[in-house]
Amino acid sequence: MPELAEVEFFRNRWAAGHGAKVTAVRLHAGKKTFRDANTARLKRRLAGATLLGSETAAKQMLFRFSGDNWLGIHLGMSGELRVEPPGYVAARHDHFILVQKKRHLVFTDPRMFGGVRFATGPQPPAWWTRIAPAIRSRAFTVEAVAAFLQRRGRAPIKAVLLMQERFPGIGNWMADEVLWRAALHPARLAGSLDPAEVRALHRECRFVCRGALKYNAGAGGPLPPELNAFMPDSWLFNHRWEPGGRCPRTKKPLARATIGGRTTCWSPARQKLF
DNA sequence: CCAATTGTTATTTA
DNA sequence: ATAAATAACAATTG
Repeated sequence: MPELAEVEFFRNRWAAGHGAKVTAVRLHAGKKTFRDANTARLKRRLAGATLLGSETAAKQMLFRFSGDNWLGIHLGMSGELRVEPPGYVAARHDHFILVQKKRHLVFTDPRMFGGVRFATGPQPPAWWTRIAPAIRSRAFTVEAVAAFLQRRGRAPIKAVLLMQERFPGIGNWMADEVLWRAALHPARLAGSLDPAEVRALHRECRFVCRGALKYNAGAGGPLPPELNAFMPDSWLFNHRWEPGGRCPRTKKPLARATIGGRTTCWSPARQKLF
């Protein structure tokens, strides 16, 4: 599920445990979830540590603990964070639990494309600090976008928008939303955009990130209802999964096809190839 | 049995 | 050698 806003939504759930000590860590080492973590060390160092705070960047989360301990979580395709009451017993697909006196912090992930990382030290680890500058930051400039599109000039713009090294946090639905707003056909080659189109793309990236966070947008499906209840019908988001869905602006039917290796939804009346 | 799924990475192809 | 396209990962649902 998780793109930018959903990651922030799930991080905020675990914020219930800020300021509280971890009394035990429950996990099954050897699961794919821990392919990038030293679980023995993680358990030893986090048991007894206090969860001090957390933040998100792109699709990743960082949890800071006392004693210079850092926990990273990526939700992959199907990951979620939950808070459960004391005494909770792990269910199927619950891979990682931080036990606190008043609550259990649970990471669940059926497909296990997500994962856990662990690091120690006075500063956040490199896998965190080298995440690309946020789309809403000042470092995300038109010039940087233009240069990146040139470098990836032979790839469809839809595929390029999914590249985290320049568009951190953008996922499948957000990429489609950006292209729809910028009136760009998803199969256009990245290098073919003129300067006005690049400016539109840059502007809509920022707009969609801001809106996604404001509305707490999720990808639909069996998700917490509070996640996507407030998306306005003026967004493509509310129409892209409906059979027979129509473009909110042209009222014409939407199209769907695999572009850049992913299911893509666009409005042919609004987004033209030539 | 078929196809689909919000992400990323390894492998293959051009 | 570089970059783009594809396969793979795992589990579930329709």
